[in-house]
Amino acid sequence: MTGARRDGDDPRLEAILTALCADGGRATVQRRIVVSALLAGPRHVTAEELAATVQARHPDIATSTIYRTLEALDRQGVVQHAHLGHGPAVYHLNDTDHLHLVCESCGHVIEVPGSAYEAFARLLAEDYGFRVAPHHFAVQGRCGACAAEPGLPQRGGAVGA
Amino acid sequence: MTGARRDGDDPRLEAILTALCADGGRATVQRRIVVSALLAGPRHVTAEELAATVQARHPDIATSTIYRTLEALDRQGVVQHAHLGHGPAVYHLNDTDHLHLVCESCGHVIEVPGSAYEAFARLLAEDYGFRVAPHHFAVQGRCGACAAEPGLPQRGGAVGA
DNA sequence: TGGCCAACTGCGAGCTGCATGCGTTAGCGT
DNA sequence: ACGCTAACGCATGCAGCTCGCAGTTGGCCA
Repeated sequence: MTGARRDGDDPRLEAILTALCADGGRATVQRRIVVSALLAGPRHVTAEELAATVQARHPDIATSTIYRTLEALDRQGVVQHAHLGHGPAVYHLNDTDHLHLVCESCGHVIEVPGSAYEAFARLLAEDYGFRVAPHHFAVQGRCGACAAEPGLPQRGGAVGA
Repeated sequence: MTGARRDGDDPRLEAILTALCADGGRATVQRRIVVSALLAGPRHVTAEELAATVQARHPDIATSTIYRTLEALDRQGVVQHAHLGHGPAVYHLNDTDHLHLVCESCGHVIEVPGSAYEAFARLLAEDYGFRVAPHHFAVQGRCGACAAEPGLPQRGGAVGA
């Protein structure tokens, strides 16, 4: 897997480290490792998953360092985190404008391009003066597969349709 | 103010207790007190706030009872809970179809009628087969007052895209 | 090239928010 | 009134972070 690759392969790594340094921050070896794992891993990871990935090869990196690095990355706008339902927060790179559809039933996360909610965001801005923050915009519901199952019925004032 | 009122004032109380009993549940004095506090209190409360309200007058009611009562109410569809951002979950009566706009800056929660996102929900259903669950539908962003402040700028894509 | 200083790290304790097991209490149908 | 059992109170436990502290280290400036 990534074992044979050097960390410096991904050009995004240097860009991110530069962004971290831009505000008086420092590019430490630990941060380099954490960011590399973030770039190499799946699209959405929890802090715990990232910690497990990092610590598998670098057991000397503390979990709190992972959290603090993610916090720093979040502050710089490099990554975003969202609280999808009940579990821990998930982090992902802030490279595309999209929102998350989270299936309550199977936990699957569908990414939807930002254009999908453009009209909705505009409506909220015009009628309520509310500016939607796309990061953090997680919509709960049921994906197509789970909605088809006869499991649990839809509750509450289901949105027309 | 509520001190002089009897708990039985609100007709909704009996309806909710009946709903609780409908499924083999029981209408205990504790549940009566918890539901009364829920009806008398503000629109959105955390479990902790509700526990504080209840225990102010009934210190012998355990916190776990509050949680279990809220869970039972949630199961019956009487209340809904949503995770608005980082804090604890908030509970509210399931009486109107609405979604929550949560201001990241000041924490204010704006309620928006369900009709506002009907078109958006339909789009998600048609294009992605995703059925939005209105409860849990919390949109993060900045309210009009906070958006006007020169605080933090809106962030966008940062990584090399 | 060396020194300085603050940012950062690791460790670990602690905190919040909630879940759960257990023995006891008390609704509620009969 | 009786008995079944849901619900209660208490205590404890767990996940997911957060924070304080002492030691380390990166990056800047002379």
